Amino acid sequence: MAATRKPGRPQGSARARLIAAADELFSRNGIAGTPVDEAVRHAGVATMTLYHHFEGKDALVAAALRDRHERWMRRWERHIAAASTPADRLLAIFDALEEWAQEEGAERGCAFVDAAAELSDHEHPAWREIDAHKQQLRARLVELGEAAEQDDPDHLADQLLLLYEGALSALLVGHVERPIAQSRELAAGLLAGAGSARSS
Amino acid sequence: MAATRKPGRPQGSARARLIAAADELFSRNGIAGTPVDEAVRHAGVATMTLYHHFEGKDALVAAALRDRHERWMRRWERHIAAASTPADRLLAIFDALEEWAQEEGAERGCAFVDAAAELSDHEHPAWREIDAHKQQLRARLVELGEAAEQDDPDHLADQLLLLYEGALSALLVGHVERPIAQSRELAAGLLAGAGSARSS
DNA sequence: GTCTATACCCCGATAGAC
DNA sequence: GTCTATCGGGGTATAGAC
Repeated sequence: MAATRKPGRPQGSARARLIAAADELFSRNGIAGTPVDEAVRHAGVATMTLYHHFEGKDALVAAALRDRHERWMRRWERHIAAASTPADRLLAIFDALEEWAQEEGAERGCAFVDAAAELSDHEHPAWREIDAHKQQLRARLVELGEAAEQDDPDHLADQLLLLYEGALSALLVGHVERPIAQSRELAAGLLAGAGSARSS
Repeated sequence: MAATRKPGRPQGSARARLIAAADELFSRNGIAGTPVDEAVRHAGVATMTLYHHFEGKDALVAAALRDRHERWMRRWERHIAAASTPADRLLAIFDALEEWAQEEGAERGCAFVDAAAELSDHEHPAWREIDAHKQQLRARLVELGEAAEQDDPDHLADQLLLLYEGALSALLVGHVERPIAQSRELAAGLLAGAGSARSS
């Protein structure tokens, strides 16, 4: 009886292809700039399949961001694991960024910032993913700061995030050369003079 | 014969009102998220007036960004002039940013980055303004660095830009508290240990 | 130069058969 | 679950009168 199933097509494959297509097109051409039909065609499914798996375009946008978040965290963790010192583990976020830029190209900056820029309505389901993403970046940086026995891990996480976001914005607008390397350099400087940058 | 002119309405007033309305609405609700009709209504003119003064929506977007650029530069120059030391003049960009955030609210981050995020097509006339804006920011920072007799004004300008962009991105996504103050603090640290951050 | 009305196109979402 | 055809809404731009 089970012989009639098509084993070469795992269940959820249409959904996964939709997410992959959406993630690529939304991040390359923008959300408003990408009609759902294009994502549907790119995924090789029918329009109705989209509405079977998602409530609508908004939900697809959110799902694509969530998927991107998970891929990014895996990549980052890989670089954290590959680093040999606590300080290098804190800087691993820039190594992950550099690798990502090499592989996928970074001229569109951060997909989460792009989505935030485009979706002024915070009720949009994508904002849940944007907030979650940035929150988790910060939380992981705080953990790494604590493991590295930094004076003020929260403050350090903020500083690293500012440099991280700065590099991504610079990639988008393209007015700074090698922004990732420069941000990493600045971050390394912070760790070298750890705790001394407090103003008062 | 000139008595029939309406002196209370300077020529270009309709155009100026359109630009002001467009600038506010585009930066608040996004470009794709703002129908031209809304800008037209907000400006209190007729739809056709828009197409008399601009080629279309794209040109209006570019004009609004250019206007915003000019207002920003005036604000920044005011803060540069008010600073008393060369180092403070380099940091004045953060003071201008702080003042701007207080006055206008900064939850939408940088209008130029938002536009860049939304307009993936670099042929869009707005990209001319985006490039010009970021280029002029950098050029002015280099000038200030030279006046402050910094070792490597170009490198310093890049670093300040990264911190500036980082603060603006953080304002948009809201995961860092007081991002402007924190970026300023980091920048001040750079100036204190001037030239020493070079890696090799 | 400015107004009203409208043409035209594109997009998100659905109906209904298979 | 998937397909084709289509509906309804909204957005840019224009026609033509004043």
